[in-house]
Amino acid sequence: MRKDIHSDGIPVLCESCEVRHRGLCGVLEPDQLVALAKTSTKHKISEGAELIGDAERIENYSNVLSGVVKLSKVMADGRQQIVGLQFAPDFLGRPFRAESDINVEAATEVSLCSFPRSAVERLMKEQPELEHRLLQQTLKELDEARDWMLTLGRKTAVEKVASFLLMIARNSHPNGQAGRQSLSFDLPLKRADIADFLGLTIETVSRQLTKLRAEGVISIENNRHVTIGNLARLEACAGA
Amino acid sequence: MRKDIHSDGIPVLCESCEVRHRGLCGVLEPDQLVALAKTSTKHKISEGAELIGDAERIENYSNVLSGVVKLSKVMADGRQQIVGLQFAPDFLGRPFRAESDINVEAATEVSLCSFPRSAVERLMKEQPELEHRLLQQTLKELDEARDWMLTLGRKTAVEKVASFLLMIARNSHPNGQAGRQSLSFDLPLKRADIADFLGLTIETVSRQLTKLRAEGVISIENNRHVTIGNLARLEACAGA
DNA sequence: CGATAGTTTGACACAGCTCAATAGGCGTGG
DNA sequence: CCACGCCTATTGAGCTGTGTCAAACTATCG
Repeated sequence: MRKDIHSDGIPVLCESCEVRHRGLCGVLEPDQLVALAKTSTKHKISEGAELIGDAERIENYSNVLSGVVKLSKVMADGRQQIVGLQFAPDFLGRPFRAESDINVEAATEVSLCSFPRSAVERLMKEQPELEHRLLQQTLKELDEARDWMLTLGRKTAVEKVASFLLMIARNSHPNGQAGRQSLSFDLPLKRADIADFLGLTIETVSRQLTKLRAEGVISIENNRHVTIGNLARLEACAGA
Repeated sequence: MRKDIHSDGIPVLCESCEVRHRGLCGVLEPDQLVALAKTSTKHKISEGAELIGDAERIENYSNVLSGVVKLSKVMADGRQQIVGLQFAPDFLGRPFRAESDINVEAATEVSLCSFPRSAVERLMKEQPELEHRLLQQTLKELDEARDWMLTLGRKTAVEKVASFLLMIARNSHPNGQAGRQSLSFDLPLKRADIADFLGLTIETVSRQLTKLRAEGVISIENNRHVTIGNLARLEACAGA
């Protein structure tokens, strides 16, 4: 029924796309994909670059192809809280609202595929399945946000750090936790970002990491590369 | 174009419904409304009653007609965090998922209009506008959750309490803040719930309330009835 | 009027913050 | 290749805001 999607009519731009099947585009018919591809562009964004500032107009929607994007809120006096992390193949952009009330920034080098607002909104009308997929992603983000509220409001510093490591680990190894062995991955965030994500200070994050390391639950090389020796123990530390 | 909605074909049950125009039902055609009303029931739930437990099956979707519903998460050792409050005319229930991972409980006496899952999901297929409305509500909840993440992660105890009061005030007086005068309303939550919402203890909530009272920013009668003397000052306390 | 649940207040402890100093990683330029 | 500077991370010492525990107070209701 859908095997035609693999044959003719797929735009060149999309043919090699890493996220085409998992992302929003996956629900589009070949001709719709062609229409969208005409107006879409891929680009690389370097670490630290701001994609959308607070209260700026959103002109584009994007798919994250690789890298990590952080969504954050800032108070007048500079206190900052990261309220979401987007990985491939997440969708970026707040539908049905001209202004964003959050800051969007590349946490690592990021590559994106962007479309103008109007093109996406037009497609949404003619293809309800697109809106359905969008609803699914939004519900997923809502679930994540609520999980994180529990972490922010009720967990201790160690539990927060352990929860963060687990979240990153799960994202780095999407294939179920079949691998009982030691997991390892690179942290996509620097300490300051981790602190802003967990509602802690840099120093506290650092102390909890060394504590976990001292207890042999994890090991760290080069400040960024983490190996989880015993997954179950880390989960226990996270208060799961 | 839509004035027929006020005339014939509206089910008796819905005719007097307080939230029909604002809630999800607002997008339904008369005949769809009739179909839905056949399977829907209104009920009152008393304060403290649990609507859906963690990991229970969701058999029904509901509209909140009045009262306040709290959504919460609980850790194994009993620590609890409220992750959302639902007021009329919010929709209750997690679409596209058989299990809920949060607890749903009446914070006050609540009246609901409930429909079986299947009826709503059937309607969703034939009326894309319904799914659109659902997406809007989900996006709103996501925005609220993220606002709250900033509060949980980065605000001090006074700021948290002040932010909470403002949120309740805005919900009690949906008509814009035209009223510069002193606002007053009843707190729908007891101190323990406020604490669970703010990631604080009961004692700290109480202390911050008396502090705000001592500073003349608010006044409280009967533990539940709050009057905001100076809205701008309360907003300043909230770190807005 | 007593019983119960909810709230406030107080005294003290401790987790996490602040400030400050040290150490490591890495690119640039001599 | 080393020296230097910059950025990031770690470690330490002391402080403070919030939690803990306990007691007193208040509202509500039978």
